[in-house]
Amino acid sequence: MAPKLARVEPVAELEDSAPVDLASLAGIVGYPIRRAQMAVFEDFGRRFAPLDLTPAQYSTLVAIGDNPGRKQSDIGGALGIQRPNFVAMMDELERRGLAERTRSGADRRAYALALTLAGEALLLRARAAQAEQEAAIDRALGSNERRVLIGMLNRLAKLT
Amino acid sequence: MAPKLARVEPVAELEDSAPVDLASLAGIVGYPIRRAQMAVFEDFGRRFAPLDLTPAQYSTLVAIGDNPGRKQSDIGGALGIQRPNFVAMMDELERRGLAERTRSGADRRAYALALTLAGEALLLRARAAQAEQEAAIDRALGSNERRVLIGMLNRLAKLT
DNA sequence: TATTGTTATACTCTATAACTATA
DNA sequence: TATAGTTATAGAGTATAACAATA
Repeated sequence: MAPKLARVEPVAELEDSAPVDLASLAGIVGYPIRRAQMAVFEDFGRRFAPLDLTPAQYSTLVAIGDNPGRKQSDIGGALGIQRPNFVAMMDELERRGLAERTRSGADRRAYALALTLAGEALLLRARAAQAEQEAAIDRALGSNERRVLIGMLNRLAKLT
Repeated sequence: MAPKLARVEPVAELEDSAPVDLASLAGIVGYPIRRAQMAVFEDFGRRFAPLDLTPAQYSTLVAIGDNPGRKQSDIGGALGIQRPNFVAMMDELERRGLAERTRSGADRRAYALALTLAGEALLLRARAAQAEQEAAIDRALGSNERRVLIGMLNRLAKLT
């Protein structure tokens, strides 16, 4: 397919309401994946506002909840968060009484991470809010399509 | 499905190499869409390094090239870029001689945007680099699956 | 009074270098 | 010498308020 060539001369008169043509962006993966990610995160923000949790905080709570006792660098590394940035993340979760660091017996440099009871309780409510977002996506795409999408995205995440 | 409950007691001894279990994140849309978007943008960064174009700059050049003569607020608005931030974007593209602002005759507040000849030339090379990324995604997902993915992402972007 | 482009600014995310304490 | 956590910091990206010129 030949690339669409732009006209060199600006069009002098265009109706104000004429929509901007983004068709050549909508046809590649990179553009809609960015817009879709932003839309999903904005929807997340609205649903999680009562819980005061960002997507990164939610994923951290889930990772600790499913992997209690693991050290900071394991959890942060699995989530793709740089170690220095994950320190502030844990500081905040600990300040809010949702997670705690305890010195590892085996390696006294490391912290073993775990959720507090309050963290477990909040995570239960958060998982319910997350399930509602998935249900909304089900309604937008269809349940089977949502699962297909997740499979594609997980494969795409390994593009590197 | 009952939510997976985390064990309260940290596990004392774990092999160093045991992978962190992120299964409950991989099963929802919000997490893999973020990881996939980052992977696609990292791949973009490598492919576009010789052209010195970010994804936002590329999408701006495409939008101007396909819609010459439109004003800043139309192009920036269609791309979801805040007006103050789009000023710096245009400053840089103009500084590099890729695009230009000319005062609109109809409305002397507005600038009509257009690519320069150098901008057209760079955009041709950029579209070729973009086509290579799509081909790489084709190889990772399959050509038909890539089109299905794009359709789902465009629908998801309207979730708001 | 509203709109276009602009400036200034702030806040979040992310990335890197260098330190400390342990191993 | 290497690793876990930390501090400080810098750079993107994104958001809002307020201004001048024009409608």
